Amino acid sequence: MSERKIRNMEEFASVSGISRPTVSKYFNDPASVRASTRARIEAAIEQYDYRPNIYAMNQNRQLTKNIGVVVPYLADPFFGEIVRVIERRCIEAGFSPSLFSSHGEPEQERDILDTLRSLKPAGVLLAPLGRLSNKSAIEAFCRDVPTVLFDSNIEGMGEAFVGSDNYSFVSQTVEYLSRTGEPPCFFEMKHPANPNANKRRRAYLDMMERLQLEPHVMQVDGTGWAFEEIGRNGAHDILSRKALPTHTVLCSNDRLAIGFLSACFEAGYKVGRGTDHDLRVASHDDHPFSRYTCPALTTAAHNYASVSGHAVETLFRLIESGGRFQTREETLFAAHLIMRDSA
Amino acid sequence: MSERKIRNMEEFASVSGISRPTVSKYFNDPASVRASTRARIEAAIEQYDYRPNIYAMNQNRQLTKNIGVVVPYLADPFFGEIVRVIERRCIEAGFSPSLFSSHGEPEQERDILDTLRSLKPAGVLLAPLGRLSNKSAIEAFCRDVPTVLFDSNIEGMGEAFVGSDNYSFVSQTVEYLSRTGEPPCFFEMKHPANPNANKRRRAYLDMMERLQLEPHVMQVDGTGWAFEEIGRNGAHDILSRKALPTHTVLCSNDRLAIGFLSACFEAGYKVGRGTDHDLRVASHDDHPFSRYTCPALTTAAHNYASVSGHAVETLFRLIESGGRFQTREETLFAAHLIMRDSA
DNA sequence: GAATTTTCTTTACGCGCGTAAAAAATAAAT
DNA sequence: ATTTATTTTTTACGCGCGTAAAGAAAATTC
Repeated sequence: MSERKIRNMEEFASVSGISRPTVSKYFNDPASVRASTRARIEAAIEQYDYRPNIYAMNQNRQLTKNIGVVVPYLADPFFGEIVRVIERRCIEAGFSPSLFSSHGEPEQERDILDTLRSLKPAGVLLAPLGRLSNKSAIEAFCRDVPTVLFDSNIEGMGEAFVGSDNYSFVSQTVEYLSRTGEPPCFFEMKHPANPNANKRRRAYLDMMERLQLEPHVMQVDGTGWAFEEIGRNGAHDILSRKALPTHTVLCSNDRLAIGFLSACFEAGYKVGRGTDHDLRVASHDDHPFSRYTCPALTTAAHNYASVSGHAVETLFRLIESGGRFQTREETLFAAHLIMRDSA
Repeated sequence: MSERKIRNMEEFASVSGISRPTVSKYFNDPASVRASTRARIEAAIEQYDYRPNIYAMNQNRQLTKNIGVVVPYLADPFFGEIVRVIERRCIEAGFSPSLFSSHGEPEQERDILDTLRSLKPAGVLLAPLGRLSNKSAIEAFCRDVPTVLFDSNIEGMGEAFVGSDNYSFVSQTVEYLSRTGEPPCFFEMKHPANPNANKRRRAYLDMMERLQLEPHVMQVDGTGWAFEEIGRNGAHDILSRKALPTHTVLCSNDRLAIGFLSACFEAGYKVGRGTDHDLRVASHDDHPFSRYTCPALTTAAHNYASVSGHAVETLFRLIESGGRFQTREETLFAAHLIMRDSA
């Protein structure tokens, strides 16, 4: 396949028999050259395995083909899955995605935005930490770089937000639980990092009121992103104090529920919906691990594919529109109930 | 903090009162300029918020300050955790880590190596897919780029390997299980993607022979990285056929065990070490979720901190040594047993 | 086959920074 | 205060590619 080593575009142009400006044009958009020219260039690429120097390509260019993808916590498989879909679609569209995780730390998130700025990306898909995010840093960043928020909304920031409709999650789980048995109490962190948590609590209260049922919100201590641990500790505390107001528990998210179920098991509570069970537990997110809990978790699922797909498409439109939308777009996808054994 | 916008290093040099070559020297190594000069530059950075153009910095440089980090599957929180530690240490050492996930696909892995090559990284930390990896592509890559393998070893590739000692995992779990009850059978995938799996099976057979016990290896079908699903399906199959040769099961890794435990629960088998339990299950890895299984999983833990720490340090030494070691280094860290409730 | 449109070639400049060499300035040592 | 060692400045070139402009070549239209 190779003959001699090509050092730069000049050399490549000469061996491929095409002028350098045309070759340059090709690499910026293969469709911008005539089909016969494209074929000759691609044959030469195949033969000499040449790739333009990405640093030289980008240094004299205002807008690169890079796309930044930022998630709050990569050790959460939920984001692992989303990232996979996003990465693939970016590559298919001819962009180079760069992946970053804030690892739950606001300073990290800030540093990432700084790094991202110097990468001069064409656009950024940002899932912010939420409550702990440095709002002004994000706001300043969004002014400079075309940004689409996803997963967690921060009012007014970025040109668009794509996520799931928290009300849709909670209304379905509350409706289902109330219809099939005792209405649920709501289990959550006292100071949730993620703004979705607040929306879910409000949706719970709203739904209970609408159904003319008495709401019970249980808030457990704990900060950070070790939700399972927080859920487990909180559940142990509540169970040992026999402080559970109902025998049906709706957790704010699956990771809390995973901890909750673990505590139930350890404390000897049988979870499930038969008469021989002590309590029912349901949750939201359809976390990749939620079907392996014991019992398998009944939960409301994100429309993963739609959220990640639409986030990417929105960013592409944004880039094509020159980085600005007339009005900020907000797209929320509905959840769907996944019936398993826990409730 | 800001006054006027600095466009390039020339301007920055003039406003900071230092010549451009000295400023350039500073950015390549702050310690290489006199303390008083450094202070003046840093004051100016603070004041004008200037950052050199990374593309211009790197285009005319053989060796950048980039470090590539490649993991096989990012939706596995195990790698999420490792990545976090690695990223932080790279940044502390003044490098810019770029994160990539093969998402379980060999073509992805290959593409990542291509991308990485054009990033001209100072070094790469690569956790290969394993059996499915394109060996020749990795070999060619390692010839061009200083590379340290971690997690999965591929014989002879890269300048070093840092990982865990699979024998240490298995010897401890087998010893413990045999000492405290019925000796274990071994539960694994028939065609594991990861080479560690083969080492663990051999270690199991070896240990059983050494203890003069009869080994039983159960291999379940399934390909890909959905280990929990594979473990669950395999367990359901074995349990329904009552084909379990012993009442003590040692899973090759925690993700299989998570699926196994899920199946046990669903099939009504009580897992644990009391007399009122049906079987014991143990495993290897100390996956972040393994303490939230029901019951919590007894497992042999990686020395996460040592593996990721030593991998990074080895890469730094490799970079300082000019990208080559006289002989390929292999460092294996011992596991330690984590006693929980499942065995 | 001539006129028109599209595509390519030639020429040339600039991007922001690395880096080399020689001269100048500063600090440290005697 | 002088010598010596270290650091900085000045000057200058090059990296690999983007890109603009004008003319040449090729494809398309009539």
